Amino acid sequence: MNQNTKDIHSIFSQYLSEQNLRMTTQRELILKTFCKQKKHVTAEQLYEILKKADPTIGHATVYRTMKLLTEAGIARELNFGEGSIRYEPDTSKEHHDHLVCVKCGENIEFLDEEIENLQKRVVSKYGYQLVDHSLNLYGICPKCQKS
Amino acid sequence: MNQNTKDIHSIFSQYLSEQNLRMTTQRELILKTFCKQKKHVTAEQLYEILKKADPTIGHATVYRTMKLLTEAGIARELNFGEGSIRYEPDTSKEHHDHLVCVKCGENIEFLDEEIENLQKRVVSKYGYQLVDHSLNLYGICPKCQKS
DNA sequence: TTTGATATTGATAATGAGTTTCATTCGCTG
DNA sequence: CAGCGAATGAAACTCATTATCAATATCAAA
Repeated sequence: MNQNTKDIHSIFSQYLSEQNLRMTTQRELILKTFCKQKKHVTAEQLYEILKKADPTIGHATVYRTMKLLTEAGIARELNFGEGSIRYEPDTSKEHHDHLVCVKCGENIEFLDEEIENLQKRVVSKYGYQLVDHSLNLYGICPKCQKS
Repeated sequence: MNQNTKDIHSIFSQYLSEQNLRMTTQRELILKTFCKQKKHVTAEQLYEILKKADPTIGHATVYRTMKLLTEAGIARELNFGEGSIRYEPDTSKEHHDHLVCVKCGENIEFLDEEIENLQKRVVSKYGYQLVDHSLNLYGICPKCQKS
């Protein structure tokens, strides 16, 4: 458990106590395991991984906890139109968008300030108050183009 | 049935015969009813509307037909992360993105050439070949801001 | 440290969107 | 109008996610 994980742990603890919720061994394990993942995982995938560490862990607990992590600002929900939600760590202060390969699923995160600003311009043009946005670009990665 | 609808009907007919599929009364009814809708509908919503005109129509037929209309380039799938797919007519030659009110669901279509171009720049920067993209902005509309 | 109020858990049932299966019916071509 | 394959509707089935609920775990207070 590195420094980063420790910080996140205390962020989660604090969030929970603010909401009069409790830190449990399951929530600790889920948080730790989620943070270790290199790729964006679905709740189901995470459940499969977690079962190896704790075969008694429940399906519903994973889903519930991912929801909590999202509320606590630790995880972020991604919807690539696959039918299930993926989660990424929300540790990066910087927001970013995604460029996804439709063949292999490879996934690049990018940030384009100009696009961000233009989005704000569109929103304010219509008198809206921006809450969130999602920009996903779907393409074929260089590797897949060859094959 | 206006001129526009008539055109679309023949586009669909042609698509079907190209695929060795058949035009049926159900498909005609679904197409006609879909084109009449002012808002983006889900397959389920369209099914409810269709039942009034033809109470015998089947659930699966609506889903199947919307898939066909999408393949034929007549409908376009929209995913606002609600858990179900909405469909919009793909008659507008111009592509556009969506600005959705998270309170009331009001939905504005917009097109920003600059954003489109910047997207292409991002994609080519990573050597990808652009297939599709989705940009949804979520906000609170002026009306909902007041209440 | 024990207690007690209540949050949490895991098993399981339920939901909701969408798909598959299959026997029956329909549309078209000969 | 016969026949073959496509299309339909009913119902069963996925798959992701959520709700229910009895049993259990947490934590603050005594």
